[in-house]
Amino acid sequence: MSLKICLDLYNYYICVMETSFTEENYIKAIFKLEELNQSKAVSTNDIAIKLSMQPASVTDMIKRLAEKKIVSYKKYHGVLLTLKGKKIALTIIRKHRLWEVFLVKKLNFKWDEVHEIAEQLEHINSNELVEKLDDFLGNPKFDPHGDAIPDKEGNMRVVNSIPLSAANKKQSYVFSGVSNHETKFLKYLTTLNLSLGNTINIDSINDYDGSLKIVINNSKTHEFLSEQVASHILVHLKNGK
Amino acid sequence: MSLKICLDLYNYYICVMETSFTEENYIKAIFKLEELNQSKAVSTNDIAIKLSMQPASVTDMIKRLAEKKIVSYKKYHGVLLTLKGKKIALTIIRKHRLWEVFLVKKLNFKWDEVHEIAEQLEHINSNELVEKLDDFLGNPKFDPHGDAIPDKEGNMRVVNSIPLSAANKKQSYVFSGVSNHETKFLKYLTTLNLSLGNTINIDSINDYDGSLKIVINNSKTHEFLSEQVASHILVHLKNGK
DNA sequence: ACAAATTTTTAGACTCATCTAAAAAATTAT
DNA sequence: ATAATTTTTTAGATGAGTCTAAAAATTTGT
Repeated sequence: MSLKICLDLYNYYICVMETSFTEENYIKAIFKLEELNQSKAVSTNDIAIKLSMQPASVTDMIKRLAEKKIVSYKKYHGVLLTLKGKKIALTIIRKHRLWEVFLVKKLNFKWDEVHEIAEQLEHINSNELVEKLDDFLGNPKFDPHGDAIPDKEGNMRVVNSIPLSAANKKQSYVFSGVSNHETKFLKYLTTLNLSLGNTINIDSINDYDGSLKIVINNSKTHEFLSEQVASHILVHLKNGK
Repeated sequence: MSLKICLDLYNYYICVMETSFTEENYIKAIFKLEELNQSKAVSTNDIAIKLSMQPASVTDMIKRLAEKKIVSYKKYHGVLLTLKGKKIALTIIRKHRLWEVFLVKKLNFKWDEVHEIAEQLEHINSNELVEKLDDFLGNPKFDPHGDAIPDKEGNMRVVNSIPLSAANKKQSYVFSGVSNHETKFLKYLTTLNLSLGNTINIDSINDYDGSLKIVINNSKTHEFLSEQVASHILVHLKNGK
């Protein structure tokens, strides 16, 4: 539904460029896969898996997106978003994360309940709406899961976080994000009484299985975390982000 | 996108009934045309005009909606929403109007700027979202144009308003709604400094063209309204709704 | 380096929502 | 009451987005 108007001054020709709900989902998927891939071309198969679709369908859509100059595509060699494609992706991510803030901060949703609703809201097309929502929320820089919110220009804060599983005993850390957004995982963290911004100290590391004993907010109680869980908890050093 | 789960207890059979964005627009259109028609069957043509579509396309969609028991349809004799159809219509209208309140009250949009955005937001599918939004807004009973907001069950306040063009000189009125939602019209009322809830007294009525001279909020100044404008301004008696 | 396995694309088909043109039914006007 | 007009439906076509099955290209393993 997103509408872009591009003026071709040479032809005095106005091309109204729209991206559908469906296209936007492909763009987002490609953006995320590029991130994982360190900007190497993304395969049709990976997109298909991410979107629970058949590879053949992906090939079709990729052709349409290439036509619209949203991705660059060489047969059998995967796709990369163009600059235009990246900008579209970032506006969708901006909207998604702003809506998540709205749902949690204003409507009192839990951090594990907002993803599906934000998946719908991210496709609402109105620049004024996004900017007014941003102001209403106080121009937040991070969403309820600690993910950075791109600004109007698509700039995002880079946070130097590491997984808690790679942290060491001597330091104090701040819980700043998660690398797993599944409801089950988020709910589990909630039962541990662990929320974004909490201080985490590692009491001990089990050499055998990598599990951790941690102290949250310097309390007197300990929590035990499996390595698997710790690997999805992102932290940064307490002093100096 | 709206999802309804209906349990057929006889068959132990779960049918998941979804209404698409497109279907929802038809349902809304039919609902509004039924209102205008005093619940007489709505013609395919009228729907086509309302939705800027060809009558043939409407016939097709009507058949699909009849299949889903959302409308009752007899060839060549128009359609009526079933109870199920009416319920869907009312939830869409509820969402539309709640979002309009949000946009005006929380995001500071003008009353003439919200319609298009609400047309998109009304299709977001999440009951929890609607109920939390409703609470966040303080369970408003009217939207920014004075239209009643249906409650969860689809009940709406009935307001006994009359067009200002049918009012008389002896009474004090309260401006309670509009019967024209066009941006141009709403902006015009704004330039007159006329907002919902204002007191209106009729100073004089021009017998020839039906135009009015009115006083807003007992101020010392007068405003002139054509009959055409007055006919779209809805009012009720000041004492007793 | 080449055969086997895997990935990607092509080809052809399907559904949804739309269209145009023509046929059928209902309404209206004489 | 029937002819003319209007409305509605049918029939056939189109485009977006998906599918399956088969063909083509690439990658992997020896």
